[in-house]
Amino acid sequence: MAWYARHARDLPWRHTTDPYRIWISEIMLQQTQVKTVLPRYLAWLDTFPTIESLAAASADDLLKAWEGLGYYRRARFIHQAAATIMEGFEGRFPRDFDDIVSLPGIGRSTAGAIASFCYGASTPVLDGNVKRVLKRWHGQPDASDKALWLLAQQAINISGKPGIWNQAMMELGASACSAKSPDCGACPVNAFCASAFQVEVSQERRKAVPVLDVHWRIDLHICPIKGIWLTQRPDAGIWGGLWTPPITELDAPPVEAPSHIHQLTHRRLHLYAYQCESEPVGAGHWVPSIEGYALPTGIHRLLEKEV
DNA sequence: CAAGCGTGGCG
DNA sequence: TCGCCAAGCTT
Repeated sequence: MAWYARHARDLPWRHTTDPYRIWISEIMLQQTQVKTVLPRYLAWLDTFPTIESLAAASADDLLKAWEGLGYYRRARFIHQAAATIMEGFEGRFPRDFDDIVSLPGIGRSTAGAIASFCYGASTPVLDGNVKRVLKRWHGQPDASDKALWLLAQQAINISGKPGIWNQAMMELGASACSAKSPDCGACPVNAFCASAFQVEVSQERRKAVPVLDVHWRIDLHICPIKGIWLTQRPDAGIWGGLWTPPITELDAPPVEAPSHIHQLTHRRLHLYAYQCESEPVGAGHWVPSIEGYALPTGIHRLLEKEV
């Protein structure tokens, strides 16, 4: 914790204990790098300064503010949680861990962060950083999540300052105890660490995600008068809730080359743009401009090429 | 418990 | 160019 006091990065969400602001930062930071979140965080708070403003907005408004951040279900969970807070908690973010963790999109680790940062509760955080630090520190590269939660809880219990401890562990994992190039010489706990200065500090070897190729036809109905025809993706699945031109999954890759290839964690999307002359059919509507609609990055890139 | 879910950066 | 990785959660 003394090391953290000297080495903590100056991040906007470290200047507040307002649970709303901590909540938004924690959701944005799920599986997302600090660098990516930084330019988006204050902009979000500018657009939605309060929980009440979230509840008053539409899910589409939130998705637009989330555009480009990925894992779009997070934005819809925030919207649902805001409604729950307004209806079930009189508009005030809950203090009790069990209430916090019951909110959509908030799991045990995120709830632990909020409860400890905002209320000083003795609740551990167990994100990717903390897991890596604990595994190396205790020399247990194959420790189960259950074991790691126990270690994290024990440390919190004796830390005396749960919020600071959690922040310090995350900061350690993000700096000296980074995944790729740990710097044991710069680590404040190397004297106690089972892995310190080992020839090869344990590297987490996570299971490679198989990337499947999929082929999507993208029907571009573009009219100088009416604009472009957009449809909303179903809530479940890739780009859930976002707006796109009509998409049809192709059984086999067409002969021609894709207009654009967009890479996701588990899929490689081959996008084939078709300029359509016919009237669009099915659900959707003409919009004069895509401005104001939340479109996935892959569609933005495709449109930049094709329009 | 494993699968599904985005995007950008980096080596 | 490509694989890996980053403040996880829900089902």
